[in-house]
Amino acid sequence: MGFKKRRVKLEDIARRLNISIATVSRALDENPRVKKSTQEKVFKMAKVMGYMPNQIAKSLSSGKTNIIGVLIPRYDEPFFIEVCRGIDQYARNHNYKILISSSRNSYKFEKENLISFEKGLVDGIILSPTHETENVAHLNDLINKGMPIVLFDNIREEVSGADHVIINDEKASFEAVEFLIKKGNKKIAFIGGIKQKKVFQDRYKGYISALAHHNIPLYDELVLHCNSLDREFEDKEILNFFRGLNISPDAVFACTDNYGLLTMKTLLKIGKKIPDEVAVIGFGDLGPGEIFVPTLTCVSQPSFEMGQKAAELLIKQLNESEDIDHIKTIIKLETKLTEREST
Amino acid sequence: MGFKKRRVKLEDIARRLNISIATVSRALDENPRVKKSTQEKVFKMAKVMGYMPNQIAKSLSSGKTNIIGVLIPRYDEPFFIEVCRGIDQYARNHNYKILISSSRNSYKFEKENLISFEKGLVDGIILSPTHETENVAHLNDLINKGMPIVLFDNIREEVSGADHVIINDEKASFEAVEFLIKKGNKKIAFIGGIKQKKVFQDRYKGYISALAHHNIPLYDELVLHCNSLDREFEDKEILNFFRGLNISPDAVFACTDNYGLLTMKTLLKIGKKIPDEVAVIGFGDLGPGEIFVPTLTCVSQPSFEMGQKAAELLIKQLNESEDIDHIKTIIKLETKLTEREST
DNA sequence: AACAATAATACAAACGTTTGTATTATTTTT
DNA sequence: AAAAATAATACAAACGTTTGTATTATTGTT
Repeated sequence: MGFKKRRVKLEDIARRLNISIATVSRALDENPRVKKSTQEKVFKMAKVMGYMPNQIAKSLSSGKTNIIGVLIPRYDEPFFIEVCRGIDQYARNHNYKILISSSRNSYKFEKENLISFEKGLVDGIILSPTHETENVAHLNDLINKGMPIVLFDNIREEVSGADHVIINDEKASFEAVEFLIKKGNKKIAFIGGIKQKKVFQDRYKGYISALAHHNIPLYDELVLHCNSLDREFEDKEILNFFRGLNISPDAVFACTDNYGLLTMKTLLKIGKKIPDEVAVIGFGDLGPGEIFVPTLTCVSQPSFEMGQKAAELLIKQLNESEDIDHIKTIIKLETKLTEREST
Repeated sequence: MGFKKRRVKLEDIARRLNISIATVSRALDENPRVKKSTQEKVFKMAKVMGYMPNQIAKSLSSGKTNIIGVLIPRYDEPFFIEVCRGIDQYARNHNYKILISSSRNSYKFEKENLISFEKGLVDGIILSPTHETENVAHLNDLINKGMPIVLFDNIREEVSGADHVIINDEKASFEAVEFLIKKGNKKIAFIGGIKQKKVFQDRYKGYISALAHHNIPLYDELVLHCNSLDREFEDKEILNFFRGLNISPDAVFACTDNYGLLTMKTLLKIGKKIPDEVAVIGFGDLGPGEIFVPTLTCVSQPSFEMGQKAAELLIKQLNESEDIDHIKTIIKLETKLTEREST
C-alpha cells in the first residue's frame, strides 16, 4: 500500500503478450485485421491486468472528446435543469457526456466559460445566452472557428451559424391570455421577466395582441417586468407590485411558474380568493405548480424535450462533414395549456 | 469559407517567429527562462494568430484534467442541484470544472458512470451513492486504484478511503420532533424516504428517540416510508397514507421539503387546518417551502455548503502527495430549525 | 582577448492512443 | 516446391503539449 498503482496501458499488455501496441489497440477495437485468437488473448489479458483506456489520449489522437458543453444562465431554475436532463438523456444514448456550466446571468462569465470550452475540451456547445448578452460577436467568432453551437431559450437571431430550439412564446401567451379573456376576465395583469430576454419580450407581445384582438384595454399599471435575478428579491418585487395597484385585476398572466406561484401567494396574502376573485396562469409547468393549493394553471413547456432536441441538433452538426457550411435549423416545439384549479 | 480553420498551435507560433516550440510554451507560461523581449513577441503573435491552448494535450502531458466528476442520484431534486452549485463554486475558484452525471437511482448506472470517470477524464469524484448500492466494492476498487473520492448525503461507512460530508441527521430530526413535542403535540406522524438510505434511517432514529425521550408512544400506523422514486407517485403515496389513518395526527415530521409540501397539500385537501389542527415540519429548506401557503417550517440543511466542503476536501486530496495513504476526513455540518407558519 | 559564468534558446523524449505503411508469416495456386 | 496472394503483425508518425538536458549566445572577469 501507500503507492498509487501506475495505470496499465496498451504498452503493458503488449509487452506481456510479446506483441505490438498497435495490435493490442486494434484487438481491443475488434478490428478484423487481428486474428481472432490474438484478440481473445488480448481481451483476457486486458481484463486480468485491469486495463482501462485513457480517454484523454484517445481524445488527443482522435480530435474528439465526446463531451458536449452546456451553458445555462443559472442552476436554480428548474427549467434549465430540466433542459439539461433532456440533453443528458439524448447525449448519453449517443455516447456523449455533458459538461454543465452556469454563466450566473453574466455576460462576462458567459464569455469566460465559452473560452474554457473552446480550449478543446468540448466537441460542441448548447447554450442559453444571458440577457446581458447584447453583442453576440463572441458567439459568431466561435462558430467561425468551427465550433458547433445550438441555442435555446433566450435565442439570438443574429447568430447565424447556430441551430435554435424554441417554443412559440408569442402564440403560447396569446392563447393563455385569450383563455383568461374567454373566462370573462377583463383586467388581466402581466407579470413578466427581464425585458432584455427575447422569451419575455415575446410573451409580452402575445399578451398585448390577445388583449387587442379582443378589444380589451391595456392598463400599463397592470404590467410588471420583474428584474430580479435572485429568488429572494422576486418575492418582494411582486408583493410591492400588487400592493401598489389601483386597479384590481381579475386575472394574472405570469411568465414563469415561479412568478405564478409568487403571485398566488401574494394574492392569498392580501386576501384574494383564487380563482373566484382572481385567476392565475403560470408558464413552464415544472412541478411546483401541481403542489400548491390551489394548483396552478400553466402553459406547459416541453423543457425536457427542448433539451433532447438541442442535443439531437448538436450531434447532427457534429456528424456533418467539416467542409460544408452548416445550414441553420430552427426547431419550434409545441406548448399546451394545462388547466388546473387557479383558473 | 466552407472550411473549418485548423487550430493554431504552439508550432505555428514557433515557426512564424523562428524559435522553438519549447520556447513558445515557456514564454506563454511566463517562465523566467525566456527573455522578456521574446516573451512579448510570443504573446503578441499568439494574440494575432488567435492561439488557444489545447486542453486535451495539456492534460495528457500533465496527467491532470482539472475536472471533478460529480455523480448524483437524480437531477430533479433541488438538494442535489444545490450541492452541485456549491461544488461548482468552490471548484471554479480553484481552477476546476465539474462534470455532472446522474445515476438515476440505479446501481447499474452508478457503476457505468464511475467507469466512464475512471477513464481518465476526471481527477477525482464527488458522489452520493444510490440507495441501490449494497455492495461498495466498486468504490473501494476505485479508491485503491488511486482515485480521490468524497461522499456526501447517502454515505457508506464501509468505504474507507473516501472523505465524507454529512449532517447529523439523527440529531436534526430529534430536535425537530422535540420542537413539535414541546408545542404540545403527541400524535406525531413520520413521513420518511427510501428505507435503504442512511439519511432516512437516521432521521427515523431521531424521530424514535425524541418520542422515547419524552415518553410519547410510537404508533406504527403514523409512520410512512415513501418508496417512490418519482415525483408523480410520491403524491399518491402520501395521499393514501393520510386517507387510511385511524389515528388523527396533530403534527407531521416529513423527511424532505417535498414530503412536507405534499403533506400540507394533502392535509389541506382533507380539510385540516395548518398549523391549528396539524403542524408540519419539513427537511431541507430549499425554496419551495417559503412559497407555499402556509410557509413550511423546516430543518435547514446547508446544501450549498455541503457542496463547497465536498469540493474543498476533494481538492485537498488532489494536492496530497501520491505516496502517502490518505487519511479519511469526515465533516459534519450543522443544521438549524427555521420556524415558519406551518407550526 | 581569452575564459568562465550565466543567460537564452533548441533538442528530444514523454504523455497513451490511433492509424497508414511496411514487413513478416501463412495460405493458396500452379 | 516455388511463386503469388493474402493474412497477421510490427513499425513509426501523429495528436499538441511539457520539461529535462544539451547547446549556443551573451555578458562579465581578468
